[in-house]
Amino acid sequence: MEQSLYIQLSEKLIEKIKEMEVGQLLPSERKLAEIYSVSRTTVRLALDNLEVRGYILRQHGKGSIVVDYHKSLINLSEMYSFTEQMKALGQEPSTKLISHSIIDANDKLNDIFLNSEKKFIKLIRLRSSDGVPMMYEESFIPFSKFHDIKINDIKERSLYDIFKEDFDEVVKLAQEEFSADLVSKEAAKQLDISPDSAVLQIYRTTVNIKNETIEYTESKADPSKFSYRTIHHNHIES
Amino acid sequence: MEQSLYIQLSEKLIEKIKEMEVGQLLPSERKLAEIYSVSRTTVRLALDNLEVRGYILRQHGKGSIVVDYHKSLINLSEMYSFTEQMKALGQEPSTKLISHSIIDANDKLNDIFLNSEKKFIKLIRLRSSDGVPMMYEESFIPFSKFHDIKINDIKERSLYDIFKEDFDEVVKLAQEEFSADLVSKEAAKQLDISPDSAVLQIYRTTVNIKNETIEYTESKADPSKFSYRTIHHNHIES
DNA sequence: TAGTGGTCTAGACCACTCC
DNA sequence: GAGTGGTCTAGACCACTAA
Repeated sequence: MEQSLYIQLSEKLIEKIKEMEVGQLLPSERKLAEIYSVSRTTVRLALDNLEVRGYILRQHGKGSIVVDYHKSLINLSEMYSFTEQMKALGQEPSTKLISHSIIDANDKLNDIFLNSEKKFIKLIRLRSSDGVPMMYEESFIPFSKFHDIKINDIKERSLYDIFKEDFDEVVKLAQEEFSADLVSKEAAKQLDISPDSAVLQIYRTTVNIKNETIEYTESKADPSKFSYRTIHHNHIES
Repeated sequence: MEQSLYIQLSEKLIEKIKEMEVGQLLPSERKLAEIYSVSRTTVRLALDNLEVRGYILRQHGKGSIVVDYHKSLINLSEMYSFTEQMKALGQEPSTKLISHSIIDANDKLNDIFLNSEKKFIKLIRLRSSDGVPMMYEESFIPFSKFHDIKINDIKERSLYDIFKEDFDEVVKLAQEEFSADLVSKEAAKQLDISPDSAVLQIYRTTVNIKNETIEYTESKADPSKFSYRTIHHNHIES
């Protein structure tokens, strides 16, 4: 399957950006169009992509500036995969599967999955980075779609890799909600923190390209080891 | 100052969307181009805008589907203004200015503002919605830029409105970091919560169109009253 | 197969930055 | 004034959805 030109171009440009200093300018859009033999529209699509992913900032009349947001701890729009996040930070992610079970739908899950599923696979996992426990996660995925999932794989591969490679389920978007809470007893034990600590509470719903919900996860993160960074662009009339 | 066509179009479409049911389809891109007498490119720019703002989802071969993410409690990329957020939710935001002072730069602020400022205005505010305290905020803005700010205005108007209207400083992007912590004594008192509660900790850095940092704010939010929702689109090769 | 969104082209003019 | 990104046009073909 051939990638679109602008995605190919954005990947090429990322390689180039990685060799550049923060603050440097990319060649102008017209130059890039010439260099890569594509139209300026295609160049702009590629640069749009790099901008939302936090690699560059564009400034009217000036150029496209390399920034280092993309190196930031937990990057923006790009990521909702713990595994990918940690790899990007040069750390070694690992996952311990604490338990897995098949459960019936309840009101909460019916709400999230729009009553479309009767049974779910429930996974409780501990996510660590370089051996340090960072997040305690409870995930729910529809049994009907994923009953063939290999439980042993969950320890080795990212859930999104498994979705994509084994089930051809491509993630289109994820919605996340952030809150805070005191840690639960079980999570405190697993995260190895004091039972009266605060944790960052994350609720994530993942949607495939057909707009079906394919995953719901509740995470508790140790705030001293994990925080979440995001960039908001101003899309409104200004 | 005339707005671009695609922004005007996106505003018109938002009005239309608000009268539509969730799940309905907008007219096709080609139809919209015809109806509003613009090119399809312009229509697509407008729809891109609506998509990142969470008003629609587009599906290849199908159409642009109205969704209700934009109604969600605290919306995605669009918002980093408490005032605007609350108004969008139909609630009445209010701000109590607890203290204001002028302080010297310190290591932390130098880091954030890249050593560009010597003095800062420090504002401590309590943000409420319909009279209920929700967030305790400490903000730092460069004295050199904003020394003429009218302190009384801060109670009445959003900081971003003041930036824009009185200082012609338009926000281009904001970077936010989320964490969790136990509440501080002072914040517990102001938020009227138990002193051993957990709070959602938010660190926000705001950048203008010249890529200068114009604000740094640390917020503590009562997680039972305030949570933060965001959407990640998948921009990666898929 | 008809209609939709996704990608791409070639070209134009505007608004901004910097010299 | 020269060069940059921002907006906009008219048109083409591809890939996907649904009947």
